[in-house]
Amino acid sequence: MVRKNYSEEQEKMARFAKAMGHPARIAILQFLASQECCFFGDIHEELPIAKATVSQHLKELKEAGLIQGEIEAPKVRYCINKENWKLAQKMFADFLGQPICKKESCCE
Amino acid sequence: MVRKNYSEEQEKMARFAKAMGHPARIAILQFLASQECCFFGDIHEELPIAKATVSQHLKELKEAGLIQGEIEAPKVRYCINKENWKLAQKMFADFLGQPICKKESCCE
DNA sequence: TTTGTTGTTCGCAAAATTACGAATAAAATT
DNA sequence: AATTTTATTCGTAATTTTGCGAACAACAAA
Repeated sequence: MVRKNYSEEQEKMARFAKAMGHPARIAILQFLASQECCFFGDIHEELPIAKATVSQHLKELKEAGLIQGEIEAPKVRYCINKENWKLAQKMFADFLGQPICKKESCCE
Repeated sequence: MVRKNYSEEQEKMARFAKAMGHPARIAILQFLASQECCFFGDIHEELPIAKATVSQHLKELKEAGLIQGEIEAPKVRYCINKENWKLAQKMFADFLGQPICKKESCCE
């Protein structure tokens, strides 16, 4: 068994994907992408979960780099992190768009 | 707090993303996408983890619909599930490609 | 300064994930 | 029939995730 580590690329893909791996976080991203202004409360209103849980999901998305938040006391404004969003867009497009084996002998 | 459920679309996105949310599974998908033939042993060789763990990851990818396996005794051939792969491609492209708020007042 | 609003953090519990070696299953080979 | 090859399943442990209410922090408003 070849003890090969995962590449940075693979780790990064997985990081993005994991952050998107919960319906609440997909909903948050979708909402943020569609909103001009995006306070915590607005996001909480959209979701069927407690605010503590919303806060947790936001933290994960922030740590994955997909969103950013800034305090606008006493509120907090959340937004898509556009730079990383674009990066994710490219990475997923490249990953899922790579040519798949077309041989008849394989997997029909 | 509006007790709104997540949409089928959101659940499906999250399901795909979650399946891709581990570097081992990213590596598996990458390997499968690049190979004509893809037996369990070949995949195991590529990864720094025990076969039981590989088997588990393959099971998750299969259950998420991203891959398929068929027995070719005593081996098992694994392949990308092309139909769902395409679906994922479209869903991620649509999701990450959706227009993001461009207002100056928002998130600069 | 007291009160109210807004979110985060804490503490906890339940469930899911990740990982491994051992045991097992299934079929080909000897 | 016994053995070998190949991969899954079992049993277990450690860690992470998900979720909640309560407590807390930070600042605005009265």
